[in-house]
Amino acid sequence: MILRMNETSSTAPRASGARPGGRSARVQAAVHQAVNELQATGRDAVTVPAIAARAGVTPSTIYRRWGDLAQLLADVAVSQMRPDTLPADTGAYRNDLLTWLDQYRDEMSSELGRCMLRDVLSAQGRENPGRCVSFCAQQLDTIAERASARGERPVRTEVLLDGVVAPLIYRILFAAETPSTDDVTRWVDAVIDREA
Amino acid sequence: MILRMNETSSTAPRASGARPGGRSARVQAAVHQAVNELQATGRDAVTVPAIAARAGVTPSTIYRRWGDLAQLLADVAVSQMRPDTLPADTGAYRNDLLTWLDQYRDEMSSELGRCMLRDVLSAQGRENPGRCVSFCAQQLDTIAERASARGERPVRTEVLLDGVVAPLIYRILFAAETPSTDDVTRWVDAVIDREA
DNA sequence: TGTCTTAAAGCAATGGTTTTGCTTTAGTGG
DNA sequence: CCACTAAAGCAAAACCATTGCTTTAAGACA
Repeated sequence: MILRMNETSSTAPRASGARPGGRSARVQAAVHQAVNELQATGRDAVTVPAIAARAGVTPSTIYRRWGDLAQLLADVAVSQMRPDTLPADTGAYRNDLLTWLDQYRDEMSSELGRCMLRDVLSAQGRENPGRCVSFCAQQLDTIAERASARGERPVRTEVLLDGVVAPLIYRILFAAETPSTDDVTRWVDAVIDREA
Repeated sequence: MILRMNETSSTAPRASGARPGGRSARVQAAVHQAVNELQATGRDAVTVPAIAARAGVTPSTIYRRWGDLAQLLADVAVSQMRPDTLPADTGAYRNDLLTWLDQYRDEMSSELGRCMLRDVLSAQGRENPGRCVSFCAQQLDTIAERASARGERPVRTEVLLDGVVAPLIYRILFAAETPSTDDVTRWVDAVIDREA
C-alpha cells in the first residue's frame, strides 16, 4: 500500500470552534475562488497581494494561514483534484479502468492539470502529494470493488498505480510529449495480462 | 521514444566569445557552488541575495542570467543530476540494470535527490525535466548496448522508463514511503519477464 | 601588443512582496 | 448576555525583485 489518507481539509484551522460556515470557512472559500479566478488571467497575476485584494482580505491573513504562496497554490490544487463523483460504471472492469484512467490522463495532461501537479509538488511538506495518490487510489478501489461484486478478478490498486498511473504522471511531468489514450490502453492491458 | 536531448549546458551565454574559463564560466561556477553550500545550511537560507553575496556577485547578475530563483535552482539541480561516469559493467545485463537502477533509486530518494527533483519541476519551461529523462535514458542505453554486444537481448529503454523509472520517481515524489531495493528488483524482473 | 567591440557584471534607485507587533472583530461556550 | 479565544485587520519595517545606466573584461583584429 503506497498511501492512504482521509483528512477532510488541509489548512483549515478547526482548532476549537470553526464550524462550516464560520468566518474561517468563508475566508478560505473566498481565497480559493480568488486564486482560481487569477489563475485564469495568467500565471504572473497570481501573487499574494493580488489574491488578497480580490478575496477581500489582507495579505497578512494569507501569509498567516498558508505560510506562503506555494502552499496556498498547493492547497487549492489539491482541493481541485479531489474527485467529486464516483467513476462511471460501464458494466465491465477493463472498460471501467480505461474510461476512468483516460479521463484522468486527459485532466492531468491539460495545461491546468500540469499546473496543479507542479503546484502540489512545489510546496514543502509531503501531505499534499500524498493526498493526490490517495484520491486516485480511492477511485481505483471503487472500480475494483465493483469488479469483485460482479465476480471479476480485479488487479490490485497498487499494481495499477505502479503500472499505469506512474508512467502517466511521470511522462506528463518529465517528457516532452504528453501520453495518449493508446498509451493508457497499452499500460492497462499489460497490467491486466500480467496479473491474470 | 520519450525524449532525447544533447545540449551541453543550460543557461550559459556563449553568444560569440565566452570560452570555458572566461568570466561567464567563472561566475556560473561560483554561483553554482554558492547554491550548493547554502542548500546544505537549510532551505530557507537559499535566497538570491544570499547566493549572490556568497558567490561574490550582485543579485542583478543572477536575475539577468537565470531569470529567477526557481530557474537557478533547476539549473543547479540538473547539472548535479548529469551523470559523470558510465554505469558499472558487471558482466550481465540484469545485474547491470539492478546495480545502476538501485543506485539511481538511492540518489533520488535521498533528501537531496527529492529537492533536486522538486527544483527541476518547479521552474517554468520543460527543458530541464526533459534533460533528467535524457540523462537516465542515456545510461540505460549504454547498459543495453553492452548487453547486445554480449549477445543478450536487452529491454527497450522506453519500456524500462515506463516500467521501472516511472514508478520509482512517482513514489519518491508522491508517496509517503520511498521505494526500496526490493521494489526496484521486482519492477526490473517484471519488465524483463514480460519482454522475454 | 594595442585598440576596438560587445556581452556580461556592477551600481543604485524603485517598486513590490513578505513579515511582524499590536489591535480589533467574530464566533463559541458558559 | 458576557467572557474567552482564534483569526483577521492594520500599518510599519525589512527584504526581495526589477530596471536603466555605467563600467569592466574577454576576445578579435590589425
